[in-house]
Amino acid sequence: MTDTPADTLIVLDFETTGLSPDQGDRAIEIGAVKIENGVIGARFQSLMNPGRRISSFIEGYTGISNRMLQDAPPCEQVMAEFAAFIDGYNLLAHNASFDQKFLDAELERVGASRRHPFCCSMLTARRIYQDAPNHQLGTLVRYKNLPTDGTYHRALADAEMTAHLWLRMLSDIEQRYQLAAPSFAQMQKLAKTAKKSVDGFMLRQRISRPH
DNA sequence: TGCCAGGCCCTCTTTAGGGCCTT
Repeated sequence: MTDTPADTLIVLDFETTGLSPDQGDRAIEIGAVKIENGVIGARFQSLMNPGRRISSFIEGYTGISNRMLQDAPPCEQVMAEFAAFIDGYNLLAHNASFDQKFLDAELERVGASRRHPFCCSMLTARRIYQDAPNHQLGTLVRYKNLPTDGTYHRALADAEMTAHLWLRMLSDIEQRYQLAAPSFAQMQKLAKTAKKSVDGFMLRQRISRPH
């Protein structure tokens, strides 16, 4: 599954009650967009009721209120639908370790497990955009002048911005290194390459690439 | 009462510390 083009995958983003499912935190919103051959297509978005009240900090941070969650379907129902949406696709998120642990925790609650490999747009951006002021999603959107409606910290909006960031990084890699259509596996390796070794790594990818 | 994550990555490192990034 990993040896596929990096321009076909699903970008996802969770809003949650806090930072750690190991501390009892739950998902409250999932947003995702499907990228097929470099084109953003199908979208998935849903609030989900975690079965408890969320803090005023999270209400302020996300704009998602306890009132909004009262009428939302339960996490279990949403995650079952989302599992079907992502089936068969590689996954991408900004700071993927965060979304990965919530995805795994919520899927486990519905008796499902994740087989899909993840890539991280934040780790990739740290390699490709070493001169950026920082590597927060919002900063990178402004840094690269990417499309946005000004909504931040909502799942679908963040997933869409991450999708645009990913496509821009693929485009910039193509221009900078003359490496067209890198694979998902190559991008995973890039994300783990030491910053100072990125240029050499990308050159080797170009030379060793099968034609 | 007081505490509250964790993986990644850099450096004045590796027998460690601290900033970044996500909610």
